[in-house]
Amino acid sequence: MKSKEDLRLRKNYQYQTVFKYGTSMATRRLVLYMFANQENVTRAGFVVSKKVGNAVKRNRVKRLLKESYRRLAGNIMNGYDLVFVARPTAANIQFSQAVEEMNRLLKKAGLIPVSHKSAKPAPQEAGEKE
RNA sequence: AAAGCAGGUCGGAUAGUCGCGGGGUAAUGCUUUACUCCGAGGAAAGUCCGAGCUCCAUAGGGCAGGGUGCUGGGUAACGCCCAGUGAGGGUGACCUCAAGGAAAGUGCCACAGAAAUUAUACCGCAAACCGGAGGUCAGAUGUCAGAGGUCGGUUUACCGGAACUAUGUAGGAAUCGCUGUUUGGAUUUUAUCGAGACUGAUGCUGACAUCUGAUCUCCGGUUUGUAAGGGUGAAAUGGUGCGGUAAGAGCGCACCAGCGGUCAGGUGACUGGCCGGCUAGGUAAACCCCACCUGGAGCAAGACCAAAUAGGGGAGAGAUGACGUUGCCCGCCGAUCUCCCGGGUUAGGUCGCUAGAGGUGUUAGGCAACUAACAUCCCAGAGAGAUGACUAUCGCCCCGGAAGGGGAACAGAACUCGGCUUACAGACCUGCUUUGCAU
Repeated sequence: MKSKEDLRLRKNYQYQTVFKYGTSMATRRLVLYMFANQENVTRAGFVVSKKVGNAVKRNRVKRLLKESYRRLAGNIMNGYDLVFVARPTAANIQFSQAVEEMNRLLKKAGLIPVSHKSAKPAPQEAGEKE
């Protein structure tokens, strides 16, 4: 579907727009850039710089971020372009840590409603605990 | 069994759930859905070589530049691989080598060292001469002391003498002291005397002084010979031994190394034998010489399509236009319009893009690298860039008594191959070596 394609930022100009005009906030391992895209969908992109490590480590961090985003995507409000940037401290992050940290970051940004939070992440948290 | 050498293989497994990229089939219909299949490595890495492929350039040849450098083979090609040769290392299995030419020329050889290439002589060694000092030996003379011989006195003792104690003295000693002539002749004495070839005892010891000579040592100097030896140095003008020499030296000889020639073996690098002359420093990852190879850029190469935009060329049409003309036709110019062509740009798309100098197996050839034939298999193809997450069980390692807990390297395809290099927890297999133990 078109909606699936639109979930990802694909082009360099899209990233440049978010970086240039968007607002940012950060946690210890992640940085989030967000930009209201005037559309009805929310798209995400992921950036892992060379400071994080070699190609293997960067690949792993990016995949973990993508998987985390996939878990959380249903709760996120529409209408934003998001760019998650991994900081060098994220080099050896675990998957459960990635999910938790991204969740905190999105709540901090106000993209996840507080009411929804208790409803949907519940199974994921249960899974993490197990 | 331990230590080691060489080569090779692997790089957790299985199941389930959710998710991602691609191919195929079907449906829907031009974008999705369903099913199914596939989906990182031995180095995918570094991008160091060599190729394919693409575009550009290019008649041929040469120069310059770059690369390679023992031999033979393999290969599409290579700076790679295999088999050898040589040199070096290791007890050994085995390992390492940028391994053409220094007798074409030029350059360099720091420091140290006497000296680093037209070397030459600092020390040393040796010869000759000169000067000085010292030792030893011998001789001569003198003095002194002792000892001894001899002679005399003499009972041994003892006393005394002598140019005594040596270029043969004392002593002994064959033998000789004659012949002729004259004076008349003979004998004896002189003679415990003289000469005497020859022989020959003791012939000594110590001290001192002077002189002479020889020799040795040391010091200094001059001249000459020498390259054996010499704190050095990466490297010292072949090495070792014997002879030789004043001392030495390929000065001579033997062996070794090196050089040249020749013969034999080998495709060849090279090896072995014989002969010869008798010495030639190192450095070519310094220039250089020789032999061979060599156009450039790279998949963001490059090809095609689409849309938009600025605008070039060509063709046609062409006003109530300008010029020629009094005017018209006509000629020429020409705003504008239509079509065509080539080119450029890009948050577009498609191709290039994965069936290949491919993998596996068998057979044949080859010591091997590798090659050939046959059979069989299809094994990633993205584009902010898929190959992931979670759970369970088993296997491995560590901690722990157990329960249990923790850990698992180096590392991610980007046009494709052949190599090289570098990184890598651990596990396994094969062959071999050395040492120890047992039989």
